[in-house]
Amino acid sequence: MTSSIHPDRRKKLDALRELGVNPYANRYEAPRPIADVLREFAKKNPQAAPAEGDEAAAAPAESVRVEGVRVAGRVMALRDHGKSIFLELKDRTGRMQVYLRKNDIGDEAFEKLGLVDLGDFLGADGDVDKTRKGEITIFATGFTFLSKALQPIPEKWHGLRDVETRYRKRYVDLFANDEVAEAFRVRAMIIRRLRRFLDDQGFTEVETPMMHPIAGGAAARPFVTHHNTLDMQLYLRIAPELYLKRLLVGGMERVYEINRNFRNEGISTRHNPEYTMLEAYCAYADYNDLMDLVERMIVDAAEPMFGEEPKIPTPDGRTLDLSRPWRRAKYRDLFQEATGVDMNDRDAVVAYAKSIGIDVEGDRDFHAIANDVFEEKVEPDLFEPTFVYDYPVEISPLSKCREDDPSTAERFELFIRNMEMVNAFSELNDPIDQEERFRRQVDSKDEEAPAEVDYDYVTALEHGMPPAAGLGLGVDRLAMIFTNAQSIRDVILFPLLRHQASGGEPDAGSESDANEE
RNA sequence: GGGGGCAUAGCUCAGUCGGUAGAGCAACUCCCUUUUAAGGAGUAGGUCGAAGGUUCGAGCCCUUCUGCCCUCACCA
Repeated sequence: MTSSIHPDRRKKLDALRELGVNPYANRYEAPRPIADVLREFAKKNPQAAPAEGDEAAAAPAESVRVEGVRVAGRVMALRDHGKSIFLELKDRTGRMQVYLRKNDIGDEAFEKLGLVDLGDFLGADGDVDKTRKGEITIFATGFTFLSKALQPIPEKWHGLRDVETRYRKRYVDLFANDEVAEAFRVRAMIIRRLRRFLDDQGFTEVETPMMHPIAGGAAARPFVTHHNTLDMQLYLRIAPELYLKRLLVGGMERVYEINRNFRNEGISTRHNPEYTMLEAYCAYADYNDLMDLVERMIVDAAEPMFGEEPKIPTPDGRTLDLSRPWRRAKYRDLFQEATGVDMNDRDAVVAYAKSIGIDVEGDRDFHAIANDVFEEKVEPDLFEPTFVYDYPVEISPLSKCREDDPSTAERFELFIRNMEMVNAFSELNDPIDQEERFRRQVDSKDEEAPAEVDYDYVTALEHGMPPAAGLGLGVDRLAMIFTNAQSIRDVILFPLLRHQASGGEPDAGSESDANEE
């Protein structure tokens, strides 16, 4: 499927040039947002507004015109009536009908109008009024070619459905399917609200390195890259954690960062190799404080769309209730509740795990087995927002233990719609303990463990880090919740797909096998 | 990586029992000065994802490959 320019469109392009029209205008003075224009007209004609579909009541003769309006946008529909044409313009704020009559715009302009295709960008000037059928319309006195489209637009009724094409040609998806653009506006709104909330709490937004000499702060396989001048191997970060905590040492007591993490792992409806994480750290707070903060922050983000007691539809037709307060349950209690087994009764847990088909053979770590059971039996029920807290320390290598119980980490995870949304804990600030844990990680030779100990980070802790709690929130997943998305790809503009050699560009013909492993 | 599914015109989709390719929209020509999934008359458009195989004959059956979707595994 090579991209070929439609010959008819190409001909029209040349025809425009011959008529002295620049098909790709350099500048277009101050078009108004369509939504503004529609709003102004509605304001001036309040009684006409509810007359939907009622031709008699519309009383078009009575309406008050909005005069001298200019709009611009992409032509999404075109109805040719011989000596007059209706077309629909779409801009970022909405769609609006434009009516162009030969009598109004003149013979010469009307001839040029015949060279308009669906998908072109056009500007139009005129007065706004209602048509006989009651549609608010610009009765154009003139129009301007702004940009010629050489590719056809998708089918007007069904839009662009093919999932692969939607992701590969997101630019088409965005203008063809209104709800797509809307989802990304929602995403932007969420991020704006998160920022505002944290700013109001006295947090400072920072930017820390995306390229790390040591891939630390989480357990994940990193992407590897190389800096030529320094001749240095670097990793795209898997988490900003260790840098943000360095800032706590430096006295920045409340910091956050919203930015990309990169993890060289599987792709799924909930995973993209690069994804957006909010990490926030707060000195003199513990994990309980962060539960409060997270709850308020997410409900605050939901407020503009869903109000203060948010009820959000989900893809499977249920309703998610985000009204505060959210359920808080101990890991151990949820385990017991779902399985009838005490998590600390090792034999019983292993027997139970075996009974539900979990691998318990060989030298598998007990806590890994127990966590498999948890994921299998508890997580599928974590639909309503739930803070799961007090995790076993063995599966929480970065958190501080409870003072009264060294086997339990001061850590929680927030689940919403069965997705892990937040991971948070009271941060370890004991440099000696930290160094030991790093050593053990490195010695484990685990593929997801860093290759070397981050001594600079240990040294930072030796300078003294205040007690603090930190959280990581998956921003894409939160956007999924708010936009009722089934896949993370629906909230990421350009999700990672396999590269396709074909397409518009002639390939350089590189059968490249020259990549090093 | 394992399992399941999908791939037909620019777009959205049909395609019967294996008998040689269809519709709507878009496009093109013409008519139409208040339509709105405008309408009317006509025209053109296909290496059925790719490569092999079975068969007298393959969009359809088989094999391999490519891409995407779902799912499992790991992660947030």
